[in-house]
Amino acid sequence: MRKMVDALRENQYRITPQRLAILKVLAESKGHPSVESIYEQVQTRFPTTSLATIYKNVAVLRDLDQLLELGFSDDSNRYDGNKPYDHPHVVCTVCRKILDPDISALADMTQELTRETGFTITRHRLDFFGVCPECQARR
Amino acid sequence: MRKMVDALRENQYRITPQRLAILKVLAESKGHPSVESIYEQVQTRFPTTSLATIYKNVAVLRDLDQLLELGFSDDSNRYDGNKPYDHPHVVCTVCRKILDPDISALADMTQELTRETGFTITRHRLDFFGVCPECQARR
DNA sequence: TATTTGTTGATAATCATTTTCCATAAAAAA
DNA sequence: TTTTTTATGGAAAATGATTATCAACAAATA
Ligand SMILES: [Mn+2]
Ligand SMILES: [Mn+2]
Ligand SMILES: [Zn+2]
Ligand SMILES: [Zn+2]
Repeated sequence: MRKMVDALRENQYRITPQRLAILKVLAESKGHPSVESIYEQVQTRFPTTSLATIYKNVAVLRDLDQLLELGFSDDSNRYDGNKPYDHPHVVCTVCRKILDPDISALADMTQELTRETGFTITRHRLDFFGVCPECQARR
Repeated sequence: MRKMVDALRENQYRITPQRLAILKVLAESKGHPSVESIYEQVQTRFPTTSLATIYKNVAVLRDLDQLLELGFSDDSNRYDGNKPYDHPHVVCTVCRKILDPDISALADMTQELTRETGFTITRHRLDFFGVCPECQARR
């Protein structure tokens, strides 16, 4: 949150109430919100907020490396403002919530890949799909 | 290849020259072709082939679990006819070629996830991005 | 061979998300 | 405060890969 504000300041972006509200949603959110979800939450405090404003600000933060963007081919983008760097995710296929699991032995994997394929690996996208405990209980 | 033909037969799909040509491209391709790429290759033997035909057949094979579909939010789908089940991929960000690396310790990861998050994991999508040896050499 | 029914090819339609536009509002600098 | 510059809001437009449509065609079956 503080980091994000600093990044905006350092790059001559103005600090507006809408921006702060968006940052707050991103910082406090645990389920990797979509633009639409951020929009709805910001609207409770700023009813005239525009969707376009959310899109524009999310793009700014993404370009400043303050936000990890998770694109899906069959769904809208999701955002992580707490860990703005590549990391694995667990996606519930029922409620669409997304969590950050702790996974050991990840750096190993990249090394193994480099050794085996000769690729220089710079990024990754690791998604596991399944059903979360809450959705399992609802059966 | 044989497997794919059998699957089509078993499900009362007709064996047409176009289908065989598409299967051949899929079976022989190593870089995970897009629909467009399959289209271009099939066209060298059947110049009147339609893009729609490729789309339709790829959908059929995907529904018969003969084809793994890799959707990208910022690019067209890619297909793997050799390993029609979830597995990791290495993507070259320069030439867009996609390879199948051999990775040990993968089942472990899913187990660790299940234990840690309580999710029942059914699918995964593991993409590593970097530059392939060929593209590195071209610098 | 005749009949049936699935397939092809060409094109138009779709689809929802994301971008763009621009007049108005509001930060920041002077 | 005044000026300058950037951001917002509301709406419209773009995006472009994928899907739907349908007449013409060709496998399969007997
Ligand atoms: Mn995350
Ligand atoms: Mn593969
Ligand atoms: Zn759930
Ligand atoms: Zn390459």
